[in-house]
Amino acid sequence: METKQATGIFEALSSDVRLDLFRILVKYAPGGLVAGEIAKHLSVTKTNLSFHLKALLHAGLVTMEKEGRFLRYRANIPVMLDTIAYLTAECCSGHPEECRNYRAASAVSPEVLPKCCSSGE
Amino acid sequence: METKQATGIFEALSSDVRLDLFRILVKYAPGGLVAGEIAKHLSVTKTNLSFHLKALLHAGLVTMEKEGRFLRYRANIPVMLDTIAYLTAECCSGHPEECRNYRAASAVSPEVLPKCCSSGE
DNA sequence: GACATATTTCAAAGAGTACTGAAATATTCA
DNA sequence: TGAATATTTCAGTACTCTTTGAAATATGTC
Repeated sequence: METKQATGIFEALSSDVRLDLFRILVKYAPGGLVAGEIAKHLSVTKTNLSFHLKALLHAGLVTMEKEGRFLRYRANIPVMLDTIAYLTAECCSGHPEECRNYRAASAVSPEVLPKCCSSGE
Repeated sequence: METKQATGIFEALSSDVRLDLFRILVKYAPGGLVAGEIAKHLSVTKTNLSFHLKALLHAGLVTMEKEGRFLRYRANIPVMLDTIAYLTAECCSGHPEECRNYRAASAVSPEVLPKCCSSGE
């Protein structure tokens, strides 16, 4: 992954509307939701929803598919995973034991966390 | 983690300068680097570096510690991990097999990716 | 074909972000 | 104390993002 793509993705996730939006689509992966269904989960105008969906689409974080007169949106999970890998690349380079400690200390279940030390673990 | 904190973090990572900066500090975790050492890795003015470090600090992504006349900066790895967990929460809710497929299809080694389905894996 | 529905595009105002050089602050060393 | 070094703060300009209502586009239904 290139820096340009990664910054575009993080910028897309820097709006509360878009972050909520994306997390809903992550939850409803892989089936996705049509725009109207998404609107029911959020309180934004249709104009604004459309604006933010377009931004996520442009960043590559979601995909769109025509479905009759509806438009179905899906979270692009592979892109999400690649971005996480990019962010955590070479974490604690040369200090794998520190990485283990960090993961163990996290408030979140270690199962959902990346093995951020790419070195032989 | 709350939405407000997460959007602040993603916004901090949405600048190419700050993303490069943070990834360098991730690599040099847990020891960190002083500002001058960081400057050697990047080509930005000292003013601009200071500006972006402050933004990362404000977002909670890095910590700062005085060290004589130097200032040492460190990546806040636990916050990074919590943010990843927040982003991937409830991924493919109810479809764990899809999550496995996504991880397997990623261009990146599965070892560095989160187990994004929190459900019993 | 005419109408209802789903969703997007347009235009405009207000708010926030990025970059730079010069000056300020803080610490060390002689 | 005075000079040198490390880093930040300040002020100004240019640029980008967010939000909204009204109008446009596309599809399905009678």
